[in-house]
Parts: sequence; C-alpha cells; structure tokens
Amino acid sequence: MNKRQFKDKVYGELARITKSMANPHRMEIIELLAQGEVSVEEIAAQTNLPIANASQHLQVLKQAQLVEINRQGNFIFYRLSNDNVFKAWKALRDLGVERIVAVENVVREFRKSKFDFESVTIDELVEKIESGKITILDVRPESEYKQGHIANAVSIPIEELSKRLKELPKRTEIVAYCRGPFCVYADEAVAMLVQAGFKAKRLTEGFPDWKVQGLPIEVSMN
Amino acid sequence: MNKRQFKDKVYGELARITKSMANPHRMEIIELLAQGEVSVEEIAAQTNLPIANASQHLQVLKQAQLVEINRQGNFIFYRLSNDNVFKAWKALRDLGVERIVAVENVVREFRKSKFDFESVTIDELVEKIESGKITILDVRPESEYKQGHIANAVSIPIEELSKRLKELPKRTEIVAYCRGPFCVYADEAVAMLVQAGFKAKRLTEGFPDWKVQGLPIEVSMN
DNA sequence: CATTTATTCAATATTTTTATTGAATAGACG
DNA sequence: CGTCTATTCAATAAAAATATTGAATAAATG
Repeated sequence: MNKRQFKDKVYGELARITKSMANPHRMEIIELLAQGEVSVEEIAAQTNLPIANASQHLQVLKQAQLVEINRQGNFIFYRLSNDNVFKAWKALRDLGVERIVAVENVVREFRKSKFDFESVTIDELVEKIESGKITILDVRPESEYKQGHIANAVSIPIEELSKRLKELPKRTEIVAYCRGPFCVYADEAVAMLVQAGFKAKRLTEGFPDWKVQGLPIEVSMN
Repeated sequence: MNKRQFKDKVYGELARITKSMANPHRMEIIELLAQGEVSVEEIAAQTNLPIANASQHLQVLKQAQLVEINRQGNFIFYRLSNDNVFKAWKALRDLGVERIVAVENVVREFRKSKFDFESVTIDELVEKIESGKITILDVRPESEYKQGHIANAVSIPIEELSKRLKELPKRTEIVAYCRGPFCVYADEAVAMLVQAGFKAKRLTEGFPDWKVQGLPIEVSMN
C-alpha cells in the first residue's frame, strides 16, 4: 500500500463516520440517545418520523458503530456506543452554535418571542450549588431522568409541571434543565415558573453536557 | 414558528455544517489547513485532486463558513475560520480512531510494515521537555513550520532530512512530529533516524493537537 | 402453533452529491 | 491596456442519499 492509498483509506473512514451523522434527523436522534436508551417507536415519535424511516436512519448509525442495541421484550432500545459519540456531536453543535448565524438567529428569534429569560451556564450552576441553596429541576420525560440526571435534581416532566408547582420552593432559586441548548422544555418551564412567581432560570446546556464534563450525576435504576 | 419547525431549522443547520465535512477529500483538506494557510494550487497538489475539484470542495467549506480566504498577489490562501473547526475535526478523528476497527487496522498494518517504532503522546512529550534534554523535530514543509510550530522545535522537512542528519544530536533523544496521527512524515523520519543510529521516536499526534491544548508554540513570521 | 407487535427489509422515485471537462473571471503585472 | 495566471464557474453525467410504501421478519404471548 502506498501513501496515497493509505490516506484514501483513512480519510474515507473518517468521512464515513461523519456522513453517518450528517443528516438533520440523525443529528436529532443522537441528541435524543445522549439522554439514554430509547426504543425505535419512541425515537420515531420524538422526531416526527415514520417508523420505517426512523429505523432506516438507525441502521445508518448502527453501521457506523455510533449506536448499539439492547432488546427488552418486544422492544429494541438504541443507545450511543460510548462517550466519544456525544463528544463529537457536541463539537459539531458548538461549531454550529458559534459559527452559523442562521442557527443563532433562529434560536434567539424563537426564544425571544416567548422565552426571553436569563440562562445559567454549567460553570455558574456548579458555583451556585457550592455556595448556596438551589433547586435543580429536570423537566425531561421521566424515563430520561431515571437513566441519569444531575445529582440532587428533582424530576417534574414538563407536561406535569403546571399541576405540580406546589412541590417547588417559592424562595430558593430554581434552575431548570432538559436535553441541551436547543431543548425547549426548559424554556417552557422557566416561563411557567416565572409567571407563577418563582425565581427560575434555565441551564444553557443539557444533561449530557453536564455528564460528559464528569460532574456528579445520579441514576435511578432501570 | 412551532417547536417542530424550530427543531427542523436547528438540526438542519447542524447537518449542513456536518455535511460540509463529510467527504474524504474535505476531511483531508481540513487537516491540511489546520497546519496554516495554504493556496488552492498547493491544496490540490497535496491531496492529489484536480484544481477545479479542489476549488469546488473549498467552496463547500467556505459556504459552511469553516474556512476563510486571504488573497496574496496572484494566489488565494485558505485557512480554517477558527479553532472550533479543528476541534470538531479532531473529535470526529478521535471517534474514528477509537471506534472503527478498519481505520486502526489500516493504520497499524501500514505502519507495521515499515515503521514499527514507539511513539510518544503529547503528555509524555511535555514531561520529557520538563525533565531533561530533548530535541523536537518538525518534519513538515517549511511553510507550515513557519506558520506555527512546537516551541523550540527544529525544522527539517522530510525531503531534506537525509542530507541534514549532521545537524541533529547523536546523544539526546529526538521526537519527530508532523501534521497528525495519520501523517507519515514523522514515521519516515524516525525510520531514517533510527537507521542512522539516532535515538528517535514520533509524536503520536500532530502540531494542531499540541496547539489546541494551549501548549507553547512559536511562529516564524510571514 | 398461531397471532400479535415492534422492527427491519426491499423496491422505487426523488433529490443531492460528486467528478469531469472546458470556459469564464478576476486580479496582478508588464 | 493587454496578457498572464490562479481560481472559480457552469454544464453534464454518474453515483449516493433520502423518503415512501408495503411486505417480511423475529421475538413474545396466548
């Protein structure tokens, strides 16, 4: 094998992996799987895809070894193969957030209309935890919370929040988080909480970002 | 705009950026540009592409704002827009190196045949620098060295190495590096040096990896 | 063993990406 | 101003990715 053939092999493989991520639906699926195991049915529902279509995209990710499966009874659950998959996804996301005006504008525009509240970075949250009383609120679906959440976070899925406001403290500051910077659940939660007189902000990023930094998490079994 | 439209926009943009990297030639071009500015002509030569073809790929990267241009006389030089581009590329590379058996096998197979020498990680090199005498050898083309190199590294491009061996010390250990883990120049250099009785190893990664970690670098003007 | 259910496969039409070729452009330089 | 040169553009053919549909599969359950 000569140098050129060697390079073609190497960059070909790198491109193959990159291609397997290079699709809007698959980018969304990866973010979803970064929360934990999810069944095909659920992935399709969350991403508004026909099941056959979701399955097809999952096959692409599986072929690139970005995801693994785990059969549980009648369901097949998909999960990310390892941390590096999320790290690569995150690097691409950071690149997107930083570079592409279009995304920033879209995010900002969408948020400004309904949810123009302050947000808290991971570093700031770490400080708040160390230096005072604070309530951390996980508004993702319960299955995601169970599979891993920020240590000491309380779980109230966004759909239940309006009915369960009394479980939250009026005085101490609340930081709500969900799947990541594009996840709207946290925005909706903060809007609802502020409206109801709570002191609330959202976490800029999400649970997988927290976890990948090695910060303390808890798992509620499964 | 509803939630689904918002998501479609966001993940669409992320996929657009990812797609712009998702091609073997463009993966190679990005690695090359991580060394510094390079003209279209040179990019085409280094990647064995017809010039029109290289230009086309560069347009794709430019549209995604991954690269910027800088006209110098008759030539147009391309460079990465910022550090995050290399970071994302690196994350994908790490994913590839770690995940895909194919890449590992190809790399190993190719190296074993001719270049089965020990290599040194960046952390190990840092230690060696702190704790003793060591010669760091940059075997990339001189233009790349000039645009940035590991602090105190000596430049001897691989093509000149055989004629310039006398410039190197026989006693102190030599660590040769080039563009990255897939760059063969460092392997060739180590092979040549060991053959000639020097004590030499290659750096596992390359200059951009060193730089992105914030380790000391030098620039020779331009 | 037959049925149910979640998932995958297969076939096809559509769209997008890529390579190739030759012409066009834009700036430098005499 | 005209020429030269590096780069880009444009047109086309070929290859690959994607969406859609309905059928096939494989495991669980009665």
